[in-house]
Amino acid sequence: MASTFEILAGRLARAFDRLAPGADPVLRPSERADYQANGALALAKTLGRSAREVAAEIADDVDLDGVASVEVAGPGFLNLTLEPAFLAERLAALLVDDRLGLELAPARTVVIDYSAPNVAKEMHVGNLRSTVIGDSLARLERLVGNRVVARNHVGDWGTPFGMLIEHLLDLGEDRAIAELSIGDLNGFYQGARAAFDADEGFRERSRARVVALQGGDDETRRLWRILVDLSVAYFSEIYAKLDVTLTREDVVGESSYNDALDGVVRDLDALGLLMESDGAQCVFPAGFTNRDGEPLPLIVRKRDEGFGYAATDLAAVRDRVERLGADELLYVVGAPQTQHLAMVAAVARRAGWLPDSVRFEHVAFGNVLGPDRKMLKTRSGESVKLVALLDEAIERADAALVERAIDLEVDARRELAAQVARAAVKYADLSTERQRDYVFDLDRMLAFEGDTGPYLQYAHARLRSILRRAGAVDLATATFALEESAARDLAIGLLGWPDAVATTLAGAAPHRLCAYLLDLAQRLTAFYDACPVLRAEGPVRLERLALCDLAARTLRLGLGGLGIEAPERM
RNA sequence: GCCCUCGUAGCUCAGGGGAUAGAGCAUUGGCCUCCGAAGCCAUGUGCGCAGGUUCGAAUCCUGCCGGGGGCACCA
Repeated sequence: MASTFEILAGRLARAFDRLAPGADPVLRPSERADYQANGALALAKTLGRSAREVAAEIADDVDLDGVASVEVAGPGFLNLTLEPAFLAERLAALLVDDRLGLELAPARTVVIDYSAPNVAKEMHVGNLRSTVIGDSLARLERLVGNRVVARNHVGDWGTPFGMLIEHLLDLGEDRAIAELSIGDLNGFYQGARAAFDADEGFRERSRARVVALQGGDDETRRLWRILVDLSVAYFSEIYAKLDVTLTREDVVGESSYNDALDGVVRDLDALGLLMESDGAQCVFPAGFTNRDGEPLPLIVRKRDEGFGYAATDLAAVRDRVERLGADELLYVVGAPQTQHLAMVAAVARRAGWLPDSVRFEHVAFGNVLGPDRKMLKTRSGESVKLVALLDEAIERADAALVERAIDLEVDARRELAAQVARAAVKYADLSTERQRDYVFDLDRMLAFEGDTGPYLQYAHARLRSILRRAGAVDLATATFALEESAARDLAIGLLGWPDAVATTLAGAAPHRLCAYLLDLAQRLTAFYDACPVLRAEGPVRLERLALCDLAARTLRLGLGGLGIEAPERM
């Protein structure tokens, strides 16, 4: 089913085409009507005619019978108002559509690189955004029918592992395992770091251990595997706590590409792209310069013959395109990596590993700030543990539920508190334009009013409550007269769902979906403020119940796309 | 020094070249014998500055100012 927007755009495009082939109708949602088309103004200029005249001609010519009425307004806008019969028909179709008008796209393979915590390091707020944004995009891509391959590119390789393995040995395997198993990754890492900083002998052993690790020494690899496995198990606990869809199968860490790194260097060399510079093997993609204005290298092999992370990233691109058959590569990675990823993409394109037909997008995001507007840290200056943050959110949500005297058993209340806390934290992260920094403020995000996750959950739960009270009703027989403006406004909002998803995915911008859902919730509360549902009778009652049902399902599906649960009651 | 990014109401933020720039919070004032008031309605001297492109600029371009980030072997 084409969306309402698409239907209008299609009809208008044909009329514009007849006047000037290829002219854009510039269709937009409107404050003054349901939609407005602004294309006549631009067209008038190129045709050398008055805009109102052009608009009038299009209004006259366009075939919108049974869809919308059109009128010329202002200097040459076309205001479109959907016909009641059309609205009624669309809503009736949505009633029997689980996807609420969302079309299944021809399936594309979308590889989404997100979360990517470091082995033997605590997950902190810095990992939060990548995880939450990436998971939302993954859910939305699945929702529109794409094949999603999630890649959790964990940091499981590199020089720190010499130090970490030596520390594991110093502690004794059993004790190290015990420490890591209870999730004290920070303690373990800091212990290793302290030994490394204080003890020259330890440093020597660490360096030797890195060599052994890279050389494939069996015992060293076994010890390394312990660190990786325990960390991944811990990450899984956090993902469960966050209700994130990442699984162990999605963990494809840096080390996974080790065997492909030689090939990356060899093939770049064979393509004539590789240059030696200061002893390092580099590619110099066009358009990148350093602070002296000289060409900037992407270092694939370091002077010490170790591989740089550029080599790993290039190997990953090849794997994702060639083996996984990716049509899109999304990297949900912080903004500081912008230049690096741009260089990786440029080199991959040059090398022919990344065809123009494959979309490569850096889904960059800003920092999480503390109340002082600086990077969020604990009082002692350390990064904040994600788990501590979540636990506090859960406690506060639970306290709020207790205060509201929710009639629930303790276990059910605790589970609800967790759902509300997740909604609060995720929504706060997703609802601002992702490139911006945002201030982490539990009080604001947990407020059950205004622009928050819990408020949207509440809007849904309230609808469910009404529908429960209504009992068994055959909604499919509902008809939509939409006599009250509040009901009509809600209907228009419901029809915007497919477009909200489309614009969200086009920009990898979950905040657009957040804005849509908040707008819908506001239409909703205005609606049942003006239109009593259960006290109405006959067809009007049925119509209103059907609108409630559609709104509830849209909220549930939309929140689901954000990775937020929609409890039945709260 | 170069590059990227952000700068919108008291605060937190939307704004896909179009009409009178919008929400939420906060403020003030109205609404509950009525489906969940976690709500509704009302309430405002705001686009960092200066140019430019355009019929039309918060949006595109240039230059400044301010915050953040990046600019060769840590990943």
